[in-house]
Amino acid sequence: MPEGHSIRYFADAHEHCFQGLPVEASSPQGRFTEGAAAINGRTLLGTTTHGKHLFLHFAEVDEIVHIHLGLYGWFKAVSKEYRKSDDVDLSPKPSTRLRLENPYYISDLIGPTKCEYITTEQLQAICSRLGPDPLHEEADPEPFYKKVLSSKKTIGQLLMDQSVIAGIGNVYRAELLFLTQQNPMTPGSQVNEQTLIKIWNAAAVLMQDGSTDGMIRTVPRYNLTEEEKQRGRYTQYSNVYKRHTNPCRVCGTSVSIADLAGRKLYWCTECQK
DNA sequence: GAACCATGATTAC
DNA sequence: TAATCCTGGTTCG
Repeated sequence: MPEGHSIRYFADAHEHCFQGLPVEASSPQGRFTEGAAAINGRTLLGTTTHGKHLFLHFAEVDEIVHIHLGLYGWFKAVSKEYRKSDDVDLSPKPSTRLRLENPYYISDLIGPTKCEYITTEQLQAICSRLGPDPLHEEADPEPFYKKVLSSKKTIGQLLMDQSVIAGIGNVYRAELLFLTQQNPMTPGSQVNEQTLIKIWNAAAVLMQDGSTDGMIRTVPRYNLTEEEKQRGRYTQYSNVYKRHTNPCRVCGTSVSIADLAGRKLYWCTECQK
């Protein structure tokens, strides 16, 4: 269930856990055996990300591990030190595509759409197909503005198009459009440029926060209901995503839901005219 | 235990 | 637009 923020979060976690030490790599599931063998015993130099794509770079080899989590891919990481006392079974699940391990940590990759060993040329090819990533501090949003303003597709569709802007998924789409009071059904060419700038800037801030927390947070605390304020701080809240039929947090109108190009779209018809 | 669903994306028709 | 891939949690009977 990952959007761009999760990818950056996992990238950071892998640098924290594995950078600088040789890693033991295996593919318990048997579907990434060759790639795992190629990096086994190598040292993680670092990670890079673009949108929802994660790249692991290892010493002494030119090839790169490319991971895309898809709809339900995920990493499960554990600290062996932390687990030592509680007799936890650390053996991998049969569905583990890639296990990385050193004396201190284990990371298991489960259910990714892609986990492959690629050349730098292939990496370039992947990135060149993607739009700018709001999580890259040096990113130039201009291509994003241009593509939206020259398209007759709806802004709701365009935000999900990775070649237009990279890293946005169904949750951030809904939340960004709500926070900028933008109607999802407006054609790109008719969106106000100031609104586009707001969308980009909000994406940069929210996804940065999300990559730190490991979860999407888009609702200011004062907009939570009293009941929600009582819940733990690690509960996820949204303004409109999956809140259809609930009252809008701002105006009280019932949040709408619709199907847009095969994905569920949530929005407030009053706040997003 | 089956059926369904999900923060994704590609491929084929 | 539909079928397909990947997994696991929840819901249904």
